[in-house]
Amino acid sequence: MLKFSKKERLCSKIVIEEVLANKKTIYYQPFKLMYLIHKPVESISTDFNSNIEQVEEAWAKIAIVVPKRLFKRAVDRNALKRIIRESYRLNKEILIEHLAQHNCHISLFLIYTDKNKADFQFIEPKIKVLLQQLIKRINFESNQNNN
RNA sequence: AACGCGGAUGGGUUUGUCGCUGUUUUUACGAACAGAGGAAAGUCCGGGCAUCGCAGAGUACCAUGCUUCCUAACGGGAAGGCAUUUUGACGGAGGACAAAAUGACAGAAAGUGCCACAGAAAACUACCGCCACAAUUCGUUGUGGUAAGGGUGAAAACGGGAGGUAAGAGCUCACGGAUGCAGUAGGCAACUACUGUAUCGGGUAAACCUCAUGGGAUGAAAAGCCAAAUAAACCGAGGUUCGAGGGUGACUCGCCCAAGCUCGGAGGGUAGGCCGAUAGAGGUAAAUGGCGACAUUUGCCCCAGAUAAAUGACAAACAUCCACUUGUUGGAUACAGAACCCGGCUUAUAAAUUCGCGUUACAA
Repeated sequence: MLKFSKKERLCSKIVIEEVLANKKTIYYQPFKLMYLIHKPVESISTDFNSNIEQVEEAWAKIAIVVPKRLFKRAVDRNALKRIIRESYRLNKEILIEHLAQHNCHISLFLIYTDKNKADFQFIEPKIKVLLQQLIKRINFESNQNNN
């Protein structure tokens, strides 16, 4: 599944504020990744409507940000966002499989922090590494919760 | 021909794999079709649309400023007038003609202010000079007159000539120039030409100001609809007292109004969703009218609609240009991304094409 539909985007202002307030962050080269792991769904709630919503919910939701402060022109920002989104789309499968194993949802807030422009050949390997680091963190935190 | 400067046109094409947004279709998987710009930008003007207010008057504030026309409207555009500059051709020169570019292009004769440096003085001006008178130690000194001459400056009291005078001065005269007013002729008008008459007042209004004309505020995060949560905050009618306070988004005058109470109504509204919101002052072709901006008629076309915000990524081929080590070579392909919608303005823009100007070289 290499799709990337709207369900996988982080749109809600409230959730974004929660992610920013959570302050769990991974720094890696040109990126700053903030994330919030939602607790795994254990019991099926009695409310039928909310249950359906949770089933349809995507495992990972992401918001990609390129600050206006670093890139003044809208064309540059759009181009970078597209490249980053494409890299994420092609490599997110590992992450989603992992999340499905652990039965938890995650919200991601990815910020590009470099002043220089970059192309696909530069971005893609960085995203791969970043996702591997994220998976390690998820393992660590879920173990802590179990203990 | 090359280079430079300034304008106009222009804004690469195709295939494959994996995706994104919308519409249509399908039970579903999926499929088909469409998917950034000339500036989408700056947010500088003008509208549409919507809400609030609507009781007005005056002042203030802001904008505009040759004329006529175009337009939904404009501070935009078209045509014209005038001024300045440049170029060309005519001429001994004055001059006047043509073309192009530029112009916040109403008023400086209502008032106030300002005019660097230099200069005596930047607007009730006398430094040198010239002239008269007085004094004199005969070197000059003082008082007054004088804008013809010198010097300064971007600019020095209309120009140079004659008369005149103590010396001079539009003081007078002829010629010429400028400005106001009146008339005649042409033009819709700005204005132009001529005649008469009065005057000779330096510049600056992108200094205050004066005059004329126009201007309600807000802005899609507006407004409307549905509606978990939450709260009793809401609306309509009646009605008493007070005139404190509030509203009429600057001020003054003027005008209007509350709460408690009674009766009636069942809504209000956050997250979220829908709508606004994409068929329009729309494109395009032809004909007709007009110098033109543009208008009218007819035919054809439907051409993004996202919302933490789609329109992409990768691979390859071609096209155009540049470089050299000339080949299965290496580079380059601008400015820039819709956010309610239109009309403008301004700014950015590679290659290529094209127009104008300048420089250089060659030929005749």
